[in-house]
Amino acid sequence: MHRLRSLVPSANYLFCFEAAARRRSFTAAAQELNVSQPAVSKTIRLLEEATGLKLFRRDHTRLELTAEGQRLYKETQEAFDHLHMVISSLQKKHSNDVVRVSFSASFVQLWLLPRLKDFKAKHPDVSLRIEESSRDDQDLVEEDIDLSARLGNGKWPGIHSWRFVTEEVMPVCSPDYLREHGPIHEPADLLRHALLNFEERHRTRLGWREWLERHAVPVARLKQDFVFTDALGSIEAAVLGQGIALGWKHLIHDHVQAGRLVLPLRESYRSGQAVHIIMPAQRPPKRGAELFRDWLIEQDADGAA
Amino acid sequence: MHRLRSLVPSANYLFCFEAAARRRSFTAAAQELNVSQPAVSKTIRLLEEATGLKLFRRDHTRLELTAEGQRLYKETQEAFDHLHMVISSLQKKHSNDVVRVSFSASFVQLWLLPRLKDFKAKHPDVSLRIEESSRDDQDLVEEDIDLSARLGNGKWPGIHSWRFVTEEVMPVCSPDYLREHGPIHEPADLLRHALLNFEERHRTRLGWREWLERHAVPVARLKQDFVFTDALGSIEAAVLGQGIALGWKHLIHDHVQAGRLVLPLRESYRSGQAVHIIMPAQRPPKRGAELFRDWLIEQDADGAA
DNA sequence: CCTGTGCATAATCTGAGGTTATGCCCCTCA
DNA sequence: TGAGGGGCATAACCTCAGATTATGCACAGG
Repeated sequence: MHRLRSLVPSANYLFCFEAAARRRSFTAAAQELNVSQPAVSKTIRLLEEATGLKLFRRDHTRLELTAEGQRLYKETQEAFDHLHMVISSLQKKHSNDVVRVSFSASFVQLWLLPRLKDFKAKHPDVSLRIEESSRDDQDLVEEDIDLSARLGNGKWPGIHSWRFVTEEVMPVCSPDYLREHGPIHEPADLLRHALLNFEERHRTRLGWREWLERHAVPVARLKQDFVFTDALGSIEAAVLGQGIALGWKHLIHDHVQAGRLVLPLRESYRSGQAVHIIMPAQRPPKRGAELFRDWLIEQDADGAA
Repeated sequence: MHRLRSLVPSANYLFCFEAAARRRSFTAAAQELNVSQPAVSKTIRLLEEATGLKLFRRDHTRLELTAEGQRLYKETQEAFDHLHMVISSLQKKHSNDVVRVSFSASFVQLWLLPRLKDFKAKHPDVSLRIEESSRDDQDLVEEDIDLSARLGNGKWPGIHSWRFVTEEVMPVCSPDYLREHGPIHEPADLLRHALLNFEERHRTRLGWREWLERHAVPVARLKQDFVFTDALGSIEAAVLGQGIALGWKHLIHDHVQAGRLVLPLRESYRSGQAVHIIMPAQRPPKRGAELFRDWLIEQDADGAA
């Protein structure tokens, strides 16, 4: 127990004292503190008894600080101002620390950017540094990443994870393409179309061959009209009417909603995996990162589909 | 309300935090604060929630301060240390300002207390420590007494003195006693009455024998019905109708005014001495002592009689 | 004189902060 | 490996420090 407590049994007495001293009125202090005047009267009396110091001179129409009261008021105010400054600056530092987040380019462009305005509105103090990455095996601590997304079962050592969206993949194309080259009745029909694919250097994603085989379409030789280096490329090419791409449910959501892309078939493929929000377990999360994580989860990407 | 309160709803949270941070253990802090461990756990959690800062890292066998926690601990400790120092120094100064006065019990009870309210009203900032003493030969410096009263000629080495009231002594009794046992016509009649006397161990005061001899009443054998240990006792017995006491003019003044005591004879005895206010000459007087001395003189005890 | 203001006091109330019981996770030791 | 101990977290419940309401007193001002 700090020795101050032996002199001031409740530090809250000092809150009350500071208000009364500043306002030079127990009644005004009571209003400010949202308590009754007798509560202030009693608290000040308790403080005076505890310290043995007479802090106020009470005249019936005037309240004045004694010399001791003035000294204590000045010092209390300075101590409180200082503590307020310290906590505020710690908070500011904490919340204004740049939150480093890392996602695939497709996620950033197709999902996050269209929604980021909402996050900024809700948390104007949080700064995000958004990095695009083409890898899933990042060491979050080593690369100083506060938050990322990863496809999988959510069980990774040294990682905290939160399920974000189920992996569901389906063919997509532009309405114009479908009008010109359709209709498409079954998955096997896709073999007669320009299929847009992508291959990433550091990451394997479900491609046309696997998708077709999972829909009982035997693939002897697959003609690859275009091969892009990421999902973003193939999806944007689809939007431009250059063929049919494989689209991840959450990534194509906005294009479909806007009518820029349509689903030529009902069929889709669910891998049983999900995209998870991940954060490093080895250190306390930045406040901003927590806020961003919570906001991501709130978006309910599964429910939105 | 100070803005700190918006960040820390109860300043007592900081008492708890400081102890936990210093001890690096909620359990040890709880013991120190005389509360239970869950109380500390909850309080720290409340503080963390209120500030939005994670102050401790909890491992199951270790408790560590975060960087924020360390900063806040350091600043809180300094603020508390400073406030403790301020209050302590104010207290020390205050105790230096306490005026220590020493009077006989009869003077305190019969003269000072009925009038003290007036002094407090005029000098609310002056604190008196009133001691009752049965000696006239106190060493003011050694006994740390700022002001006292002494019967004599006012000439004592190392002492500043101010004449307070002439010594004048007269018989007093209650109105009932006089009605029942009176009338008394001359001093010699007193020998037929119950005379109340007192003897103090360390101080000689004029008694019945001397009073009677100074009024030409030969005293062969003096019957002492009651002997008290101070003037207060004999005067209060007179008020209760148990006999006739010798009363000092200033001490009986209020009883006579109130009709609780009467003067059965016109005769009184003036010793030529006076009660003096005395203060030590060896050190400068406290302001409060001067104010009290001035107030005592203002009462004009001689004029009031 | 009357009315309004503001601090003090007493009786009573209540919710912030405490308790008790328990759980979980670690570590140590036999 | 299992038992026991230590320490923080949580939930249900408790209680008294600090709050309220009602009233009194002393002033100031009209």
